[in-house]
Amino acid sequence: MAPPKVLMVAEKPSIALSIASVLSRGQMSTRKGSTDVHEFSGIFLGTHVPFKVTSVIGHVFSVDFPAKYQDWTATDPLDLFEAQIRKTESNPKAHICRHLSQEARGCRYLVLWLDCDREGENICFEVIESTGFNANEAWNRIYRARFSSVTEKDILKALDSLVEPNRDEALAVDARQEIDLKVGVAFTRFQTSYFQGKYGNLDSRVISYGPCQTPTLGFCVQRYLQITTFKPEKYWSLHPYIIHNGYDLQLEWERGKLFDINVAMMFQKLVTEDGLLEVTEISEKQESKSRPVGLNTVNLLKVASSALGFGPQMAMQVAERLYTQGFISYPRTESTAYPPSFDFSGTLSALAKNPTWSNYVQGLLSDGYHKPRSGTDIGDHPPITPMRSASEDMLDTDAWKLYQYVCQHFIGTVSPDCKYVRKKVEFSIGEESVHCTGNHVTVKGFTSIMPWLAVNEKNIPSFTKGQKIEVSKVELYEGSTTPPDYLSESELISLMEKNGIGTDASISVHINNICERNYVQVQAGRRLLPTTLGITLIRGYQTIDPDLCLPDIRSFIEHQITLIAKGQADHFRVVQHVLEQFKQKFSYFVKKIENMDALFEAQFSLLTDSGRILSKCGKCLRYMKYISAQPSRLYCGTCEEVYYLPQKGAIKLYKELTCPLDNFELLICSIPGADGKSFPLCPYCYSNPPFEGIDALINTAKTSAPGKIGKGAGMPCSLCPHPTCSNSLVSQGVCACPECSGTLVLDPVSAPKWRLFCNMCNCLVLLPEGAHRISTTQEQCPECDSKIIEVDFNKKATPLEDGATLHRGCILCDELLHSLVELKHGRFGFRRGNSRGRGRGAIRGRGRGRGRGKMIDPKMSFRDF
DNA sequence: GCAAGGTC
Repeated sequence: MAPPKVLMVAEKPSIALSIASVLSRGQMSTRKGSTDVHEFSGIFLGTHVPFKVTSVIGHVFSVDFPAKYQDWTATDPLDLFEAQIRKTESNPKAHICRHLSQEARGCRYLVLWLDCDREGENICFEVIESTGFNANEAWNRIYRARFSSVTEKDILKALDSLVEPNRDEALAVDARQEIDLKVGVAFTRFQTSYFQGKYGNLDSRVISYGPCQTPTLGFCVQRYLQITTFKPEKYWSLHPYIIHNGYDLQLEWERGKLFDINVAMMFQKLVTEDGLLEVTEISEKQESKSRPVGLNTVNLLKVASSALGFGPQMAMQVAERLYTQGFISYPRTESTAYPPSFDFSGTLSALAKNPTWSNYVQGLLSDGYHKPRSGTDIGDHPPITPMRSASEDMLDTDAWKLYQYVCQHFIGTVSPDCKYVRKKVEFSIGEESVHCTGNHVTVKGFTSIMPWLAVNEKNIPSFTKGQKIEVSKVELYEGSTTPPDYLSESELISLMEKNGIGTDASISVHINNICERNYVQVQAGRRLLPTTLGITLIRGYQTIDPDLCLPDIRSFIEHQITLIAKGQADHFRVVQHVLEQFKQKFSYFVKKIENMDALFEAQFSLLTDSGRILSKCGKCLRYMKYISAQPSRLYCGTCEEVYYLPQKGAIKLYKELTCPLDNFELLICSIPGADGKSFPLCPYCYSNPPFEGIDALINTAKTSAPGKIGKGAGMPCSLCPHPTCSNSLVSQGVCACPECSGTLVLDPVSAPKWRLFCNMCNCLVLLPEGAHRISTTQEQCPECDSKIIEVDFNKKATPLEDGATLHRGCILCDELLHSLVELKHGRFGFRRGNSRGRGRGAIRGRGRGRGRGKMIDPKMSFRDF
């Protein structure tokens, strides 16, 4: 009998590679798949077996609502709390599920090497489901490897002590997913529909709510409110000065600040009248500034924001790239403690080659590097460290800056602490105490490599106890308390970490979210200034239910699901209980929304008052208003209906033409620039595609501006299969796109730089320039079935003989026209004689279909199938 | 068009 096969699955390709390399001692063969599969043979449970190691790419599935809940207008958000939810593949294109099921075929055992945290435990069960291992009957064939680091020792140890996956931890994650989805989506849909349907200048496509993003915004607004409500207070302080041994020194008053000028003046009088300082105490103290612990994600993000000026999103992108290129270790970690097996001298030796810090590192290597401080080990990944040496010219500017920091930080962790002597001299004068301090650095230690953390050297003259010195001046300093500055990104990251908002991997996403939704703006120095919208939202929650924007909302959820993870509470009952509470909060919020609305009313203008008159509604035949603020849309005041438009490009009335289907006046959307194009659209059809089956087509089309709003993307006339309308695909389409399954359509207002654009992709075809008019005809080319076009050349520049201007032909088969067209965004030439060039090649023309009186798929009308 | 969590 053939030996049983073993399939092993890791959370990401890099871990699969590490595990396979260790277990096979480098003797493996690797083949491509959705993710790489490493194969080798080895010993499993005492038997010689073939191994396969592969990986997923994070979560295989994510949760969503079934299709019937997807239509915003047809669903009451309250019903979402009771809705069934379904799991769908997170990344359908990667086909991870299929990959796992294929690789599992014929395998006797499944070993789960997912990251050892709650999410990893949850992914274990996603993997089990995908592989088709029956969790009930095959339980003795499924094993969980628990490893504390990706090192040979830990991997071998894990394989030797396999356990069962922990269903409770996985269920806790299921619970979080369901709660986050239902709460987030219910509130988001409700408040978006309510406010977006009422105000015209909200400047955000969606007014989102989430248990992480909203408290994140809350922190920014809280600081903003602290600043705006700040009442400055005057204070006074004594600044005595002395001139001693050539130093002009300002001494510190023990009382610091006083808020009563009369009291301060009384002390000034006492001190001035005395006039003589007596040295009462001289002390020296050894001080130490600790070297850093290992670098984790949160600290990397904070430094990136405050010192390098990189936002968290960008910092993570750069770090990710450095990681995939092998320059640094995995950048998403909470741990600051190095694993016991960490190869410090190896890492240092590699860094010693780099001239940027080679002298310092060589010094460390020859004098003996220091053992790093212990830090904390969360058991996820080791701290972020350099993995191989890079020089400045190997990386782009940003990557180099970040890499340099990672290296400096690493070197800092194995450097000596900084040591300095703090000298304090105390004086008395008029029964008041004053002092001065100086610092003298004795060991620079890690501050040599991280100079921005250096202790400032401050010299003071020498004194002797009992010495008397004349005061040279006693200044009564008048100051004023000042408000704090706007919240810096780095402070926000600290607050999020402290309050358990987000994770190392998601903190940057939440911050990015509140920026993109236009709730905050990043100011100079990476400080976060809330926008009117952000402030109004948070103030609204504060008036209705402050819990909604407090960080406790996240800790509450975390606490509840931890009960599941520990097996102390039943998954179903916890979810029911938590959802019931949120449902009540939601109902109360809906009931009291007018309190929030009162704040919106004061800040934003009503839809009825905003926008400008643009085009006629096909239903009531009155003019509608165009609201150009995001999301751009038309508003019919009579029908009280909103029609969303493409979100890019300029919108204008199109020749007062109307749509034959619904009488709405047509608009034209123009994307500017050399690669730009213009296309007509009917505002009604755009959101309500009139022909069945067109939705799928729209979703595959990269229409120049898919207004991803309303029901899916929009349908411009260039996708409309109307058989006779002069703006439809049928009338304006010329030939098949050479690059995709779309159709090249005439841009009707592109004169004098006439062009065709593909209605599905970005392909552009430039037509003869300078023509008076170019239009499509109803004829088709007998050779290739493309639409015959008519060109009216400019008299002065006509290429035709005898100064003729009018010419009809096929852009593929007509010698003259073909020589004048140019494919702009193409990988393939538009050449004749090329096998793709004509007839039945890739650029096939229009075939059967038009005018047959039946509704046809517009793709069919231009292609022979 | 919605959340938050993995990861690319």
